Amino acid sequence: MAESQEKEQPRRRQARGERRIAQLLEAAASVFCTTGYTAASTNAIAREAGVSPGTLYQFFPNKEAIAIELGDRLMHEMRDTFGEALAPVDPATPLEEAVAAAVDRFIAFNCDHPVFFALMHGPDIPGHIAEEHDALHATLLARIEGLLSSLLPDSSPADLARTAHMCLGLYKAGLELVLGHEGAERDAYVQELKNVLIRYLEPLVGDRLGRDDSGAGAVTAL
Amino acid sequence: MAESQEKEQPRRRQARGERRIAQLLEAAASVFCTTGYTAASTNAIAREAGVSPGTLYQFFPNKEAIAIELGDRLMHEMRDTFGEALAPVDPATPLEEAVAAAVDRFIAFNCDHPVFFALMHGPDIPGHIAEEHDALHATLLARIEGLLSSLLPDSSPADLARTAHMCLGLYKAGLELVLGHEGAERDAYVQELKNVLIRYLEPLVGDRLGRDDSGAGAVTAL
Amino acid sequence: MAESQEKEQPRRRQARGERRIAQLLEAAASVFCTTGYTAASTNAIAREAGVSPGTLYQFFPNKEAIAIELGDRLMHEMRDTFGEALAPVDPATPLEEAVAAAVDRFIAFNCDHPVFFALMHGPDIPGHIAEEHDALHATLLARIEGLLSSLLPDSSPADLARTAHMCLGLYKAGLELVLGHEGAERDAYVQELKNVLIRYLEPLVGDRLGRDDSGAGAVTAL
Amino acid sequence: MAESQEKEQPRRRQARGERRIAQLLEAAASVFCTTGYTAASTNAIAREAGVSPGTLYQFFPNKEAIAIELGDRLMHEMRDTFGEALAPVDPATPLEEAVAAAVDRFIAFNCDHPVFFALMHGPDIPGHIAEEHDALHATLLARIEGLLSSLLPDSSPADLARTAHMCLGLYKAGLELVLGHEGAERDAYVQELKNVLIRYLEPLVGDRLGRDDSGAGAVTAL
DNA sequence: GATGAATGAGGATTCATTCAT
DNA sequence: TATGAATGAATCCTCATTCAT
Repeated sequence: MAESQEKEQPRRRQARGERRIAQLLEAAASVFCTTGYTAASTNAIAREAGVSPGTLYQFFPNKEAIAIELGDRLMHEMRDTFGEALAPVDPATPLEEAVAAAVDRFIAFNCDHPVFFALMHGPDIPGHIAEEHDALHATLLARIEGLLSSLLPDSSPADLARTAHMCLGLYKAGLELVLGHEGAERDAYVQELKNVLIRYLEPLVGDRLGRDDSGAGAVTAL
Repeated sequence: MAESQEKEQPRRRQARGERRIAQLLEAAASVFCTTGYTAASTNAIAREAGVSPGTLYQFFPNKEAIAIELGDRLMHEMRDTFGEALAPVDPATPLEEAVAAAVDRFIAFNCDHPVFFALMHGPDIPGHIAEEHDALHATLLARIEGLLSSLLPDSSPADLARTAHMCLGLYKAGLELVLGHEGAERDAYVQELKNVLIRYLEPLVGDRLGRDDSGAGAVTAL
Repeated sequence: MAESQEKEQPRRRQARGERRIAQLLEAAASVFCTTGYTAASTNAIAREAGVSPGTLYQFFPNKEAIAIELGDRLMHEMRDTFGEALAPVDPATPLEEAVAAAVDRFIAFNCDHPVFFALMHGPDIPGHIAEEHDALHATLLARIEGLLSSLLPDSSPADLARTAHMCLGLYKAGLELVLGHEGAERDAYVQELKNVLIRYLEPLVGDRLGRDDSGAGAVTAL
Repeated sequence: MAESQEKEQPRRRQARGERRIAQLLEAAASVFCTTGYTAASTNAIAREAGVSPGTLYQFFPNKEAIAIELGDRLMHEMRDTFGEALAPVDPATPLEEAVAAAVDRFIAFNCDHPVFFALMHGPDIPGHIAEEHDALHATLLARIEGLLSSLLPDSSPADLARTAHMCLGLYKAGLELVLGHEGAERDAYVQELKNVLIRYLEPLVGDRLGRDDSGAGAVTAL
C-alpha cells in the first residue's frame, strides 16, 4: 500500500521489475525441478529466464533469496487457492473425508507447482533446515497446526506442534512416493498416504468424537 | 619363489590399504553428515582423512563409489547387529511390540551411524534415486518387505512392495524428526513414529489376528 | 524502447568479447607453438592471455574449440591472403614455377603464422586425426585437390585425392625441416621441398605438356 | 662384456631384470601405440605390464628413458633384420629397385613394430626434437646418410645430410598415410611413396649414371 | 535497469614420481 | 626386488558473484 502511493514512473519501473522477477522465479522453478535445488546454478536460472546473470542479481542477492521468494509466492498462491482463512468445513465431516480432501488438494497443488516439492524437500543435513526452506516449512507447519488445533482442542501446544510436524513429515514422505509413480500406482500411493494420516490422527480425534459425537468441534480443511 | 608366496604377500600390502579405506570411509561419513552428500567434496573427504586427494582416488574412483561402499558396510553392520536371518520373534508378540522393537533398533542404529541418514536421505529429484543410494535403498526395502511378508501373508506382491515403500518413507520422515530433536522431545517423536507405523499396519494385519489369535503366525523383527 | 535498439547494443557488448577472443586465440597460438597442442593447457592459455580460467571458458567450451576456431581463422586469413578463388595463373607457367610459387606462399604464410604448423601437425595415433585438426586438414586438402584437378585433369577422383594427400604430407614434412633451420640452410630446404614436389608431380602432368605445350591448360596456383 | 664377467648370482638377477625390462618395454610399446606417446602414462604402462609403478621405476628413471630404450632396441632389431653392415647391393641395381626394396623393408618393419611410428613420429614442437626421439632419429638419419653416400658420392656432407633429412621426412610422411589406410589403398600409398623417393633421388644419382653407367658405384640397401 | 565480461576459488580427477615395507 | 600406498601439483572445468559499460 505504501508503495502504491508513489508516482507513475516508479510504478512503471516496478511493473517491469515485477515482470522480471516473475520471469526469473518461473525459470528458477523450472531449473529447481530439473536439477534439484542444490545443483541448480544461478547462471542456469538466468539463462533459462533469458536474461543475463547480472540482471538476476539486480533482483535477488543470491540463490537462497530466489528460493525464499519462490516459497513465499507459493505460499500465497496456496492461500489464494485454498482460501485465506482456512475455511472451516462442516464439523460433522468425518475425519476420513477431511483428510482425503486435504491430501487431494495438496497433491493437486503439488502437481500444479512441481517446484513445491523441490523446495519442500527437506534439509541436506538432518536437524538443519536450510534458511531457504525455512519460511516455507514454517508456514506449512502453521497451516497444519491451525487445522489440527480444531481437531485436537485438548492437545497441549507442544503435542500439537509435534503432531503437525509428524503430519508434514508423513505428507512429504508420501508425496515423494506419489510423485515417483504414475497412473494407477500413483493413485494407490495417494490412497496409502490418506490411510496413514487418517489412522494416525483417528485415535487423537477419537476422544473428541467419544466425548462429543454431536459434531460441535470445528473441523477445518486447508 | 618369492612370487609363489601369494597368500601372505598381498595381505600385508593390503593391510595399510584397508586401514586407509576405513579411514577414508570414516572421513566420508563425517563429511556427509556435516555437509550432506551432495555438497560433500572428495577433497574435503581426503582432507578430513588427512590424506592427499590422490590417495583417495587410489581406492575409490569417485564420490559415488565412496557412498556405495559406505552403504554396503552399513548394511553389513546392520546385518551383524540385527542378525543375518532377521530372527523371527515370538509370533505371539503383538504388532505394537514388534513395531516398537524394530523402530527402537533402527533408531539406535541410526544414532550410532548418523551417516546412515545422510545416505538414505532421498533423491534430489523425485523419482530419481541416485545410483549411490540405490543399493542401500533396495536392501532396506528388501528387509522391510521380508518383515512385512510374514505380517501380511495375503497381500499381493505389488501391495507388499507398496506397503514396504510406505513404511520406509514413513520411517525416514520420522527419523528426520527424531534426529532433529533431543531428550524428551526426541523420545516423544520416537513414540509418534511408532504410533504412525502401528496404526498404519494394524488394519492390514487385522486378518491375521482375526484368523489366528493363538499367535501361530511368524512375526519377525528386523 | 531501450530494447528496440537491437542493432548497436549487442555490438558494443560483444566488442570487448571479440577483443578477448582475439587475445585468447593469440595466446593459444603462442602456447601451442611453444608447448605443442597436446601439452598445451587451458590454464596456460588463460595465463598467457592475462585472464582468469573462467574467462576463457566464457568464450570456448574447451581446448578443442580453441584449436578449431584458430584453424578457422587461419583458413580465412589464408583465403584473404591467397585469394578466394585460387586465382589461376597463366597456364603457360611451367610446373616448376607454379610449384615454387605455391610453396613460397605457403612457407611465407607459415612463417607469419607459426601456429599453423602446430595445428596442422598430424595425429598422435596414425589414422586418427583429432577433430580439432580435422577441419583445417580437410580444407587444406580441398585446396590442394582443387589445384591439382586442373593439373591432372585425367586422374580419377581417387587418384586425385591420393595425390593431394601425398602433396600435403610431403609439404608438412618439408615444412618441419624448413622451420627447423634458419638462414641459408632453411632456404636450401625450401628448395629441396620444391624439388620433391616438382619431381613427384612432373610425370603426372606430363600428358598436359605433351598434349598442349601451347599453354592452353588452366594452371592455377594456390 | 664387462658385465658378463660377474658371478652367477648377479647374472641371475640380471636375467630376471632383463625379463622385466622386456616386459615393460613391450607394455610401453602397446600403450604408446594405443594412446600415443604424450598421452601414455607410466602407471598405464606398469598396469599393462602387470607390475607395480614402483617396479617400473626400478628399471627406468622416467617415461623418457622408456622411450629411449625402446627406440634403442628397435634400432638394434632393425640392424638384426636389415643386416649389420647395410649390406651393399649389386651396384647395377637400378635406383627404382633399390628404393622399392628399402621402402618395402621399412614398411614391413613398421608393420611388425607399430610402436616405431609412435616413437618416430615427430616432435610436438617444430624444430625441437624431443630427447626421447632423438637417438632413434639420429640413428635413422645415419643409416640413410650412409646409404645415400654411396649413391651420391659427389655431394658435400651438408648436401648429403640435407638429402638424408629430406628422405626421412618424406618417408615419415608417406608412412603416416600408409598406416592410415588399408588394403588396396594402402598399397597405392606405398607405391606413391616409392615414386616420391625415386623421383626425388633420380636427378641426384642421374649424374652418377650419366658419368658412369658401367655401374661402378656402390649402391647399398638398408 | 540490463548486459555480458570477468573473476578466482573450488570442484573432480590424473599422473609422474617417491617411499615404506 | 617388488609392491602398492602416498604424494601434490597440475589438469579441465564450474559457479556464485561483481563490475564496467
